[in-house]
Amino acid sequence: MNQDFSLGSVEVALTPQERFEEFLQSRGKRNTQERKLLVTHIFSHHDHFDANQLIDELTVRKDTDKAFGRVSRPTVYRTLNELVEAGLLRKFELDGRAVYEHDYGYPEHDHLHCTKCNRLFEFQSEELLALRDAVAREQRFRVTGHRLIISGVCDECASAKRRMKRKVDLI
Amino acid sequence: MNQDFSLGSVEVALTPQERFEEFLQSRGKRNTQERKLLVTHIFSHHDHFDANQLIDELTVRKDTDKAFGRVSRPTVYRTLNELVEAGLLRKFELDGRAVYEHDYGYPEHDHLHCTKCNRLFEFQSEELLALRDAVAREQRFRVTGHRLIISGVCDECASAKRRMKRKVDLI
DNA sequence: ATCATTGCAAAAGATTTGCAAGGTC
DNA sequence: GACCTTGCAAATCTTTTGCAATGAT
Repeated sequence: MNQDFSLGSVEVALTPQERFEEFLQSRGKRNTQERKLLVTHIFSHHDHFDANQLIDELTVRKDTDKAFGRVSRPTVYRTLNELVEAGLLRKFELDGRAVYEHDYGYPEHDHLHCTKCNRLFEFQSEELLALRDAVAREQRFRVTGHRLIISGVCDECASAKRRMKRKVDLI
Repeated sequence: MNQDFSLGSVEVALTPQERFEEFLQSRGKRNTQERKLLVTHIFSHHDHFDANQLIDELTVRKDTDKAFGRVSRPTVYRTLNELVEAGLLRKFELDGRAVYEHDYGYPEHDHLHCTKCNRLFEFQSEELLALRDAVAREQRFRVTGHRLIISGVCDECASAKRRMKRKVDLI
C-alpha cells in the first residue's frame, strides 16, 4: 500500500520524534527505545501500513535467526494507539483491519482503493469538504471529521490481465 | 442505530422474501425456516444493525428461559453474507465491527455518524456522486462504489449534557 | 433418498490485557 | 527507588469452519 502521487506537505515546527516526545511528556510517559524505533521506522517513508507490517518488520522472529527485530506485538499495538492519540497517525478500517497513515505535517485527503491490487491512492478535494460541511449544517450536525473511500479498479489493474493482491504479497 | 428521517423508497417488483427466494433457487440453495425468519425480522423495520443485535434478538439464550430465539450464531453470520451477496443488504464497517442496512429497494445514500449516541443519520447527495466520478475520471479509476461517513455530534447530543452510547443500550 | 443446512464446539484473525521482569527518570 | 514499559501468555471480540445430526425437495 504505497501512495502513488504526492500531495504537498505542510510546514511543521517539530519532527515527528520531537512532537511525540512532547506528547509523551505531557502525559507523564517515557520515551523508550521501542517507541523511538517505531516512530523512526514509521516516518522514514510515507505509505499506508497496518500493524502486521510493523510486526513483520520489527518483531523478533523465533523461527529464523534474523533477530533484527526489537518490538513485541503488544508494544506495536500500544504505540500505534498512542501515535493516533498524539495526532501523528491517522487510523481507518479497510476490510476489517486497521490501516494507518501519516497525519502530522500531512494534508487532509481521501482515498481511492483498488480492490484488485489493494493499493490506496490519495486525492484532495476542497469541494468535498464544502459539501460535507453543507450537509452537516443542514442537519445541525457538528462535524469532527469524515472518511471517504472510493472503491474500484485502478488504471494499471484494469489494463493488466491479472494481479496479485498486495495483502498476499506482504505475508 | 435508527434512521431519523426517511429517504424516498424505490419501486421494486418483489418483496425481500421473494427476491431472496429467487437468489437461493438460482444457487441451488434452500429456503429454510431460519433464513425466512431472518429476512422477515430484518425487513420488518428499517434501521442499521449488526450481527450481535440479530443474535441477541433471535438466538436461544441458555441462561434465561426466554427461549423465543431460533437462529444460531453461525447461521446468522452465514445468512447475512448471503443477503449481501443477494443484494438485499449492504455491509460496512464502523469501529471495527460490521454494520448492515437495507439495500434492496432503498436508494443509495451516505451517513453522518454521531460519536456520542452512536446513531447513524442518512443523507443523499447527487453532488457527491458527481464529485466522486470526477475524481475517478481524473485518475483513470473505474469506480464500483464508495463509502462516506461524516463523524461528529448530532444536534440532540450537542444539546444534552450527557447521553449513553447506543451500543451499551443494546447489550 | 439425496444433498443442503443447522447448531455446536472449536478455530481463526485482530487487538487488548494481567502480570512479573526490566528500563527510565 | 518509584513508577512506567516491555514481553509473554492468555484473554477478548468478531467472524468463520469442521462435522455430525437434522431438514428440505
